[in-house]
Amino acid sequence: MENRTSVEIGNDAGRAADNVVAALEAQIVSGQLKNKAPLPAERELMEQFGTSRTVIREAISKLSSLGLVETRPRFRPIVRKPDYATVLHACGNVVQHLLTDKTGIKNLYDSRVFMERALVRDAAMSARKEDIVDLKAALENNRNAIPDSLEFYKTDVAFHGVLYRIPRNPIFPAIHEGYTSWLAPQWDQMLRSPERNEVNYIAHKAILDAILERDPAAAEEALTNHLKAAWEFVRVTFDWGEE
Amino acid sequence: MENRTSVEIGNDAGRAADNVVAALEAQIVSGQLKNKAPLPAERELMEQFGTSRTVIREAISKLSSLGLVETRPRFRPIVRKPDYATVLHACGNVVQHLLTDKTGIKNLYDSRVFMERALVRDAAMSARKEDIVDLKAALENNRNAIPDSLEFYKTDVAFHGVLYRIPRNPIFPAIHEGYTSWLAPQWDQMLRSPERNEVNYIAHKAILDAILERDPAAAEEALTNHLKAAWEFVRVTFDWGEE
DNA sequence: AACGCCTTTTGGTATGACCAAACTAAAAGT
DNA sequence: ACTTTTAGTTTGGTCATACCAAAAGGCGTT
Repeated sequence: MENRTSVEIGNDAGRAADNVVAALEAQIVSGQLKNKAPLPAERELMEQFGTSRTVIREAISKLSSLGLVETRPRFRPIVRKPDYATVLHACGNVVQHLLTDKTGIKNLYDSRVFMERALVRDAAMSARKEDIVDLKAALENNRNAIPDSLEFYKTDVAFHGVLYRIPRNPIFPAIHEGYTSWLAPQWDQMLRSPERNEVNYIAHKAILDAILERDPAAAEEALTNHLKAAWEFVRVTFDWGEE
Repeated sequence: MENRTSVEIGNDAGRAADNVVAALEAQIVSGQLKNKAPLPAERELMEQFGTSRTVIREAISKLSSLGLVETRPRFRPIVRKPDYATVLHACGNVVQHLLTDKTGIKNLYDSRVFMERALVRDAAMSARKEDIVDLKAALENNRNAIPDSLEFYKTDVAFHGVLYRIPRNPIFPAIHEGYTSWLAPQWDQMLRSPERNEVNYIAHKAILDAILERDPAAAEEALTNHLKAAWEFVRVTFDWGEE
């Protein structure tokens, strides 16, 4: 009952799982396997593809690391059509290994500063009316949350998030999610206080004011000051070495 | 009551394998398993960890998707200490699924334009003498390669690569590698010609001139024109719809 | 030292089995 | 009639074993 003739071109010792991966991949993107639906049972797949469960499991593992299915320990894999957040999430597992020392964190933080400098400049030059509305609303939420550090953290992230949405490129919000999930958790919450919140609120306000003035240079400078100050505060608090 | 909210998507379902992964992970980062060295044989690992080969193989598969080892079909996995290129490499497999339609490609291309606009601006403002030397050399290579489209492609990539190195953040060159490996292969080579090469060389020269003039706005504009024109050429050539 | 030959090692795959958790549906209780 | 219990059935996670072909290593010849 074994159809071993399914040898594709170049029967190179390539993994049989790759064929299964490719097939399921096609079924997922074509919608034949619907999003959010569970994958067929392993024993069914092994019959469907004429291979052993070993291969099926390896294929599912690959699909999982590709972000095409979502696996939980004892549950059926769930089909998931990939999006930009998926990519960043997949990166996260690897990124973690690069943040073990201060250098790694600094590099990532610097890249964020670089990114957001460009973002605020872009915002100052080409933010639409809706964007301005969103920014003002985010800033207002920011101000109201000053007494509550946890809430302020959320509004802080949200304010920056608006900046990432202004270019209307879905990649950018995903990057933002990456930064906040990789960079912040280590210290961002613990060293907040109403006083710090006030400082950050003022910084945000300065950024928004510059955007309203349509002044890219001022916006960039305000953003830079904001993030540099935040880094400096973290650096001193944790007694990291000099720059 | 255990909190099983870890909805890791790049994660595999095997919990026993996770222990092995964690252990090997630690051995890799601690240098106990040296970089570029082969992993112990599977049968040895299964004795070392007291588990079945199933679990060991699953762990290796996961390490592979984490970028901590490099696997070739019939060969011993090679230990690879993670770096920024590793992250991008891990992303690549997922990214591929987002580039199936024009929208996905456009989003990625736009993000590249956004990134490089910021890069040339940064270069114009803070390029060092060495950077200028590198840029001039890259441009010269560019010019010499105009008759040879394949060679020109390499020098083209190299020229942009210099821009990514100027901020001296190792994340940026990795991003550049991502862009070139994900974005270009689909069309970049095939629609080159000495005439196009000439055009691109001139565009590069304009960028460098603006950088030499320490004029961020001019540099940004030159870069934007360069990349927008390249996109437009691709768009028309492939008869993609309007913007 | 380079090449070809032979033995061992090792990764890829197939089977079959077992367990515990998840699922399902019938049975019991309200 | 509806919720809760419960018993039976799937199904994922793991183990053990076996076989094959390709890689690795040893060895003698050139």
